[in-house]
Amino acid sequence: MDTNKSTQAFAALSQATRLDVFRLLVKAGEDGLLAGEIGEKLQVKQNTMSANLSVLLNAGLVKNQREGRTIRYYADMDGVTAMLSFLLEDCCGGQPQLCQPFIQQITCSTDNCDDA
Amino acid sequence: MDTNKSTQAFAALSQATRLDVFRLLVKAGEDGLLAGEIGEKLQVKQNTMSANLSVLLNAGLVKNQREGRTIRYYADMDGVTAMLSFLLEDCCGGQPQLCQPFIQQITCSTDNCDDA
DNA sequence: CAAATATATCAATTATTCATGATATATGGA
DNA sequence: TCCATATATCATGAATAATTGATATATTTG
Repeated sequence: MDTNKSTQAFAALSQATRLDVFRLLVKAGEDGLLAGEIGEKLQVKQNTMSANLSVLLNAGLVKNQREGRTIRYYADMDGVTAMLSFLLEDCCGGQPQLCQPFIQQITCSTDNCDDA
Repeated sequence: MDTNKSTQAFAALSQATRLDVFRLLVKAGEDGLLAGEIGEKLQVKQNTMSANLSVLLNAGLVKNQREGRTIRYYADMDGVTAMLSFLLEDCCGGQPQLCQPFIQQITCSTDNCDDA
């Protein structure tokens, strides 16, 4: 991961529709969502959604897989990891306790997760 | 945190200079850096840097504090936490094991951090 | 192969963002 | 108060990105 790739990922999340898409895919988890389903849920025109999905794809934040006539999209957690590792590089280095509360909160934002 | 505030934060990190600034401030930790120091390190013109720092400030990703004639900037980890909590909301909900490797890697990107 | 469905690409317009020269504001010191 | 230093704001031109109608491609079905 370098600066260019990282800014590309942040740029992909810097637009409301794309952020909404990504969050939907995070919630969808392994099941993912069909391109059409996403467009329908978010009420976005077909070609606009296609362009936005393409931006997320190029940024490495989502993956996709063709299923017959449809295409299923998934959040790509490896991409997110790479982006955030770069962003927070050496955060722990100097003063680990500074990052601790941050890590605690981020690791699980819902209550139904016991093992994180 | 809502979609607007969150996209604003991602947009702030979607430009090379600002991403560099934020990463510097993450590394600087509690010591922070003076506005002038940042501009010098990154070889960016004074007014350009000022505008960029302002974007990061408005996005809630950095804090600052006047020290006489100079102004010291710090990474605001609470802002990052809010942004990422929103992004990854309900990630753990469905399939915790999906997020586990992600969390592991992100919690510490250097080796000299034993307690995270 | 023709029609239907799902998604992607193209072209053009509009809107946003960036960097910068010039200038303004704030603070400290003589 | 006057000057120097540090940072912020303003105005503008150049580059980028977003949306959309029209159209193209890919897949399935008849």
